[in-house]
Formats: sequence, structure tokens, C-alpha cells
Amino acid sequence: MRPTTKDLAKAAGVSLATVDRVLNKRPGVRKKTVEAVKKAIEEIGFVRNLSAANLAKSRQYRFRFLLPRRGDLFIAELRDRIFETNIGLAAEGMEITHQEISQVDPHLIAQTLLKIRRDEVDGIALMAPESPQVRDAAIRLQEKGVHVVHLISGQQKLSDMDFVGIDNHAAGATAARLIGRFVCGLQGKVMVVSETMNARDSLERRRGFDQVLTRDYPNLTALPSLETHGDEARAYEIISNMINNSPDIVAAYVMSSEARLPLNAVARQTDPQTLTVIAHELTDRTRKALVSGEVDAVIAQDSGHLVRSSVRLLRARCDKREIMRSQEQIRIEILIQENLLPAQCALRSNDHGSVANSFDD
Amino acid sequence: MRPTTKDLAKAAGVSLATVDRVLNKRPGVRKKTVEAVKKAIEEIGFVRNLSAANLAKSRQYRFRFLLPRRGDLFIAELRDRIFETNIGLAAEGMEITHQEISQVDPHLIAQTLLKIRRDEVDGIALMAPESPQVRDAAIRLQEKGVHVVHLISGQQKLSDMDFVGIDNHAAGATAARLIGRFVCGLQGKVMVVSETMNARDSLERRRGFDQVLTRDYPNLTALPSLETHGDEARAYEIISNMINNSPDIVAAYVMSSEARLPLNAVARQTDPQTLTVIAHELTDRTRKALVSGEVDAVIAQDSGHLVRSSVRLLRARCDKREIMRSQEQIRIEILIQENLLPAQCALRSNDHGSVANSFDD
DNA sequence: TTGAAAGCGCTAACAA
DNA sequence: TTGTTAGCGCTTTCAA
Repeated sequence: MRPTTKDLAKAAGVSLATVDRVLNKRPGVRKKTVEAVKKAIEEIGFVRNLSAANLAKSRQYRFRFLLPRRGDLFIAELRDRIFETNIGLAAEGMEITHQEISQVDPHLIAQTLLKIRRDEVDGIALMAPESPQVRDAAIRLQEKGVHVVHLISGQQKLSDMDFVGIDNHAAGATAARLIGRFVCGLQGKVMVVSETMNARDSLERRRGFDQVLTRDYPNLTALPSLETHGDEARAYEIISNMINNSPDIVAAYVMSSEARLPLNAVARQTDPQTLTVIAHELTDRTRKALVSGEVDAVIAQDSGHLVRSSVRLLRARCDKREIMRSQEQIRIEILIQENLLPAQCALRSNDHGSVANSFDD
Repeated sequence: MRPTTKDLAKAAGVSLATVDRVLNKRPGVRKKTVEAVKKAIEEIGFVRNLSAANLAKSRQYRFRFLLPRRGDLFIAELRDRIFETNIGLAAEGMEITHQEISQVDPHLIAQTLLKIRRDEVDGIALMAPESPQVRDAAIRLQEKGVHVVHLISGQQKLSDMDFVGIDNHAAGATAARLIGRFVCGLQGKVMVVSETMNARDSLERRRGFDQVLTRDYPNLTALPSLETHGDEARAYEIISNMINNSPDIVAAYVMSSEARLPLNAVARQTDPQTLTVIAHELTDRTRKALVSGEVDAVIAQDSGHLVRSSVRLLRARCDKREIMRSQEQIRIEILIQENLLPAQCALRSNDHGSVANSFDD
């Protein structure tokens, strides 16, 4: 059997309580005693039993995801993953919930944040566009003892605020490289479409995109970013205008996580098969577009990873543990027809009715 | 507080023991009683506490990875991930070890397998080329009660043997698509290099590759597979022969997980910058090649995912649980310069000396 | 077919 | 600064 705290206590010649203090770096132990215990740990090869610790603490973690209300397919994906993760981690004493927040209004978002009480939740994963109000509210929340991580679109780079999501500059650069290579030296313009350029993520993607495109592909010129503002009619109008004004468009980069509107508009205006198109995030829509050839590649961040990484981060913060930042880096996935997994995204749960306990059959 | 088994017992009007029997689907409970307990579960919203269950069981899981002895960079990666995973899961009662096996000889591998005793380990993750002897030995092992999963190169498709790894047919197809698109309509030959074509994975990759290339890129002709057999001199010889005989080679597909030899040989023979090159697996060598432009894209399976997925599978088998196959699918990653994470692969631990306990600083 | 009771390894309140 | 002790929620004998 593996040595336990009891064995460790005996080996170190101290009591269980002291062993516990050393293991958990609690104060009130003489340096000499700490050393003795540490030595004993090495000697008997002690490894603590997490299950036992968790049980004894009987600590519950309550985390809440705050996601924009908009009916975005990618957000829907995230919601499903949150739900799944909650089921999966319930048995480990976690309760992961989800709350909708305003899509745009920083005041409303800040208000929502400020209403959150310490006794409701232990941590928040926030997906909201950058703004001073929101940032301040987040800081206030942290001061109350509620941990906060920023999801995907981060608030201003503050070293003490955790961010979970892909490196958007690199994502934009990836898009540019793919377009540059796929277009095969063709001369022409590249259309860039986003939901809004008010978000940090869009700006960073654009910068990364431009950097690679201008440096490596002089045959291509990126057009100014088009903003749909999530409005279908508007999307169609600006995109068709652009296409009519610039007949030499050879590629399109759909920057925002909601690709439906831009893709639909492009499809109505041109033959997307002849256009090189890169979009973001794997949703039912982009998957379909990938399979049909309407889109050439999708740049994606795995929604499940995003959720689980956020949870791990929050949990680490609650336990005052350091995390392996490198292990929590979200990968920039390049998806084409051939490396699309059959299952991926195909198992979107439509109703959330059946909370399965592991012993259900 | 969340309801416990005690609450559940009270609510169902039975004892703790009976509750436990129902929760764990143990026999010896009247149907009516089972129903009563299940009803109570729903009513009080009971969710079992895994930590408590694990503690009470005080079950240990001992899993062993069997990897070929060869000094392959990818195998080295895997070893590092095994080591890491072991540290990470030790606190949860897992012990994950690693043993070297013969690189090629099926007899030796089978012998090694047959020597494994049920009281040593609970599960094996096996990476070995396909062969009847090995397959039989694996089946024998299963009968003894040692669970087996096949890693990367699987044995013959047996529905009752678990496989962890990418879909190699799709991986080959992905390579073909990338080459086809990157080559931009150029007419010419594609060189295909592998360590050996005796392995199921190489064969499947080749099939997927040919399928896409012949269907979609009539401008390209794939040459017969070259086999290095892990021999540097041989690799150089056959590759330089091929290059000299076919001056119209425009691309190369390095199929095996060990890309060093082929890449070095190609680099000595031609200017790899002008050649479109696709390789497999992210190692120090391929990473370098990607950054320098020597390789255009790397098709990779995440070594950490492979290890963790194997462990989850083995653990599920031990607990007689079903797993979410779709969640355990290994992604076929496409890596180019731009979406290479800075950390990825950069933190290869060189020595495995310091087994860090989580409380170490 | 069911129940009572003794732990599993650790934590935390209290005592010294 | 250190030790004693009563659980945390579940599993597992053993007995009924």
C-alpha cells in the first residue's frame, strides 16, 4: 500500500495535524519541523491522496459562465459544452452554470457583474467585449473574492486577469498564410468581414492577418474590414457592394465567430467555390460550408477545451495553485474537409433535459 | 449541502448498503427496491461524490505503456507525456509506467506481453506493429484480466480491442489535399517516404493519400513508397536515387512519425524551400523544419492527448464504464508556422529526476 | 434480500 | 508551535 499521512507522521515523528500543515503550506510550523516532514516525504515516497483531501474538505466549487445573449452558433456550442462539463464534474463537487448577459451594452454587463455575490459563486468566466466599465466591475468582483477569467475576447491586457482563448494575432496570421497559399499567386483583393471591429479579438486578428499578407503576398491586397453588426440585411448590402465595386476579389476572410451572415451573403453574390474563403470556429454552418467546398478552411478553437480550461484555471485560483500555463494554451486548429472528425460538433445536444447520473443506463 | 447517500437511504427508506448496491448496479436487490431508490435519487437530486467513492474503494490503477525501443523523437515525446501524466494522476491513485519493447520482432513483443502478470498491472497501452503473434498475446492478456488498448499503430481491426490514435486514412488524405493545394497546379511527381510499409498506419495513410491525389490532382503523380527502415545511409541513398531519377519531383510526403532521416536526406539533395514538404508529428526536428520553411505543414496528433486518452480508456475499462468514444477521438492537427504554439514541444523535460509533489514549490 | 458498522486518507476545530 | 479527535461520503465486510 502507498504510505499515508499517518505513515508520514510516524516517519517524521510529528502528529497528523502537523503533517497536514506542511502539506498545505499552512503557517505555524517551525522551519525545522517543516524540513523534517519534507525529508520524510522523500524517504517514504509519500504521495497525497487527492480524493481523501477533497472529501475531507468537502469543498464545493461554483463557477458561472457569462456569455452574450446573441444566438450565435458558436455561443450555442459553448453552452452545450458548459452543460456537458457540468454533468461531468458534478461528481467532483463542481457546479458549473451559465448566465446570459447583454450582448453589447457595457453598462448592463458591468451591472450584472456587480450584482454577483461572493456567496453565490466562486468564479466567473466572462465573455464580453472590452470596456472600462466591465474591466472595473471585474476588478471589483475579484476584490470581493470572486475569481474571474476572460474568455475569448479579453479585457485590456492586465497581467493579473486570466485569459482563456487562442492567440488572435496568430489566428489572423494563419488565415493570411492559408489564403496566400491557396490563392496560388493570383493577383487580387481580399475581402475581410467581421461582426464588429470594436472587439479586441477582431482587431488582433486583423493585425496578424495584415502583417503576413503584406509581408509575404504582394499579389494580394486586403480590403478594409466590413462590419455586419449581426444584421442580415446590412451584411448582404455591404458585402454585395464590396463585391460589385471590386471585381478582382479572389478571397474572403470571415473573421468573427458568427460566420453565418457573411457566408450566406457571399454565397448569394458569387460562386464561393471559385473564391478562397477562410472562416472561424467550427459550427454546423461552417462544417457544412467546409464539406461543400464553400469554405476552404476553418480556423477553430475547441469549445470544449475553452470551457474545461476556464474551469481548471478558476479551480486553480480558488485553491491558490499555480497552473501550467503552457498546458492551458488553446490551440489554433486548422480544419479542412479531410481532417474534420466525423463526431466533432455532430453531437450537439438539442435538449438539456436528461441530467444523466453515471449510474444510469 | 448536497444530499448524500445517507439522505438518499432515508428518502428511499432503505439502508446505506442497499443504496450502494443500487448505485453500483450490484446484484441482490429486489426490483421494487431498486425502483424506490432510483425514484428517491430523482426526487432529492442526488449526485454521487466521486472523491468519497474513490477513497472508500482505495483502488489503485496501474497502467503500463509499452513503446518501441527506437530512439525516435516522437516516442521520446510520448515518454515525456507519460511521465507527466503519471505525476499528474498519482494523487488520484494512478500509477502510470512505461516499458520498452522490441522495435520490430513480433516474437519478442509477444513474449514481453505474455510475461505480464495480472497482479502487476491493470492495463496496458501497446504500441506495436501489427502481427498475429502480438494480437494473440494481447488477447491472452485480456483474458487474464489485463485491459489492453492499442496505441497509434493498431492490430487488426478487432471490435473488442480499443484503439487510440488518429484516423490514418484521413491523415493521408489531409496530406494529399495540402500538397495538392500548396503545389498550385504544378505538373510533377510526389515522393512518398516511410520508415516501413509493414505497418498498418503507413498503409492506411498511403491509401488515403492516393485516393485524394488521384481523384483531385491529375497534375500530380505519387511515386512508390520509399522505405528507410530507420537506416540513415539507406535513407540517403534511396532518396537521392529517386530525386536523380525523377527531376520533376515537386513535393514530398514524409509519412512516418520519424521524419529526421527523410528530412535530412531531402535537405542534402535539393533545396527543400522549393519543394512542398509535408511531414508527420510535431517533434523538435519538424518544428525546426516548419519554422525554417523546410517543411510546409506538419500533420500531428497531440502526444499528451494520446497518453491521457489511453489512460481514460483503460480506466473506463477497469471500472466497466462506457466511454464517450467521440470525446476520445484524436484530432488530426494541421500545423504551419503561424499556428505553432510557442510552448508546444518546447518544454520537453530533459531529465526525469525531480518527481514533483504538488506541494513542492 | 437487506442492514449495521468499521474504515478509506485527509482536514479542521479545539485543546494543550 | 504542536497534538487529539471527530468527521467528510462512500464501500465493504459480516451478520441477520
